Amino acid sequence: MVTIRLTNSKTRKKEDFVPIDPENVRMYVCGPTVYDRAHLGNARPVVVFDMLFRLLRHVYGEGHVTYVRNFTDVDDKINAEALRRQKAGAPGTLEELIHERTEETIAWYHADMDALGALRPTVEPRATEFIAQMIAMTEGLIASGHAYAVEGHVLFRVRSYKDYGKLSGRSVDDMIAGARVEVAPFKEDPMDFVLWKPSSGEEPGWDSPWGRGRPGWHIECSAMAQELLGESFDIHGGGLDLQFPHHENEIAQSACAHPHGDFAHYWLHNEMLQVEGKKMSKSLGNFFTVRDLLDQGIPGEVIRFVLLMTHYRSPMDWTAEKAAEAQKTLMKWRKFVTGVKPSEADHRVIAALSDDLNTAGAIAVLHELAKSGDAPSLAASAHLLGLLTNKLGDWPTQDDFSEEVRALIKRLAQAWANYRDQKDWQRADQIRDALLGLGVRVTQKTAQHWEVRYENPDMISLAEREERVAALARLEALQ
RNA sequence: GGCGGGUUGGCGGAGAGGUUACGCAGCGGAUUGCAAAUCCGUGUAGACCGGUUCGAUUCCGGUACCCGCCUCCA
Repeated sequence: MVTIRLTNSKTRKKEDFVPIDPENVRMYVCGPTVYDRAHLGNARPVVVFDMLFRLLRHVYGEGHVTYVRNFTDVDDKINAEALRRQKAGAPGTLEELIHERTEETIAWYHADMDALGALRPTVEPRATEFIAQMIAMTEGLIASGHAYAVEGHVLFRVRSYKDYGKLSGRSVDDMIAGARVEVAPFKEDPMDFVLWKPSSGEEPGWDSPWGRGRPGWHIECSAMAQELLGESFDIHGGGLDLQFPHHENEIAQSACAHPHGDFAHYWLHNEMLQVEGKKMSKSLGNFFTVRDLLDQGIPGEVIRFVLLMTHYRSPMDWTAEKAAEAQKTLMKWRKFVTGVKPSEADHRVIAALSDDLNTAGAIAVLHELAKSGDAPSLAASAHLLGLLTNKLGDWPTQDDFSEEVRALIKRLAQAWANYRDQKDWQRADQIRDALLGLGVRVTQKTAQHWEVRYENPDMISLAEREERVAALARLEALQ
């Protein structure tokens, strides 16, 4: 069996991956807070850990991997949006509007991540479905002296856990020195963090021993991981920005609540994404969602490919140039594997992926397979990366055109062939270029036989396409 | 201020203590009415300084620059 090696943030070393139970390899990844569309930065961990999920399934068998990714559906931004809608006159109670908002955001998330070729995790728990477990865990922490209730809040006593800061490499004293936050007066220690907090009338809340309130963010993941994967499991993943404080707090809570478990054995963190060299932010104006890109006509597979071009532990930059390069490569490969029956994934691809998810290295092997003409292995290897699959079929094809437009294209292609036969290069080229603008390439195979190919050279949007079809019709009228 | 990551050829981007990464672009050629597509060939590197070594882009130390986290943004 292939040995997977992973860089464990806990030890800062690349280690052989040894599962607790090869029959059931268990992984938890922090999912989104469902208050709005996922942006491109959200997509990176999704694709990275989808890649790991696929590799684990390949090595241990499809039925032997449990992948949990949560939805955080308790959040101030969700409440704010629901409240805004209510004030704008939307019908229903605030709770119903909150539910509506999370439902719609989860549906968007699924649609967008499906478009990137990410497999759905085995379980996608919602925080609101595990409130009872969070309360129970919080009660346990109070009972064991690791937490305390004050003024409707429950706080975790950071000083009660000696290994606090180990994952992120910080000491509690350093953290206090650098703290820039105002400290709530009821905290015993500035570093203590919230396990439970009170809810006001218009906020969602659940009854608890400490009054009506809602859970803190960190306890959500601890409770759900424990409930669904057990006190000890194999892998915990997430973005590097979550390493502190979120993951640090998760470890502290879980270790104290379940002293016999050891929580996650391997911690994996993906580096952050940038856009054209800058951090993506609304103020810089370089902020966009996955849906924005899809709407621009960039196939989800292209986005996936770009995300896989860079190793997950390196910062990566999204640029239009990269997207164009990825698109070109995928178009070439797709043409090459059309109608080919996939064979086996190349061992070098598996070796690269097993070496701490070296997706860039795996892609290099894909290039070599394409160059050497091994289409069946290219197809199978690409499938392992979640590429060149039938599911990722959001590429333009002739089916995207209506019956009339297809007929129009056919007539123009015939006209092009005729002009060529007459050696009327000017008129032939005019038609050829107009068709090309629509992603349709006419090629001369022999003097008598010509063929039409549908491609997407510029990743044109639907609106643009309409305009170009109209231009074609005008061109035909001129013939 | 504290902690962490990065710096490879025009661009993207890996591995490896000594042998061609790979891709894109470029250049030359084949093909073509011209292009496109395709095919063949090809140049260009390792931020800086020092150390270890027969030999370092690869290991160690330092410097510079960039980035992230420390604020419930993945």
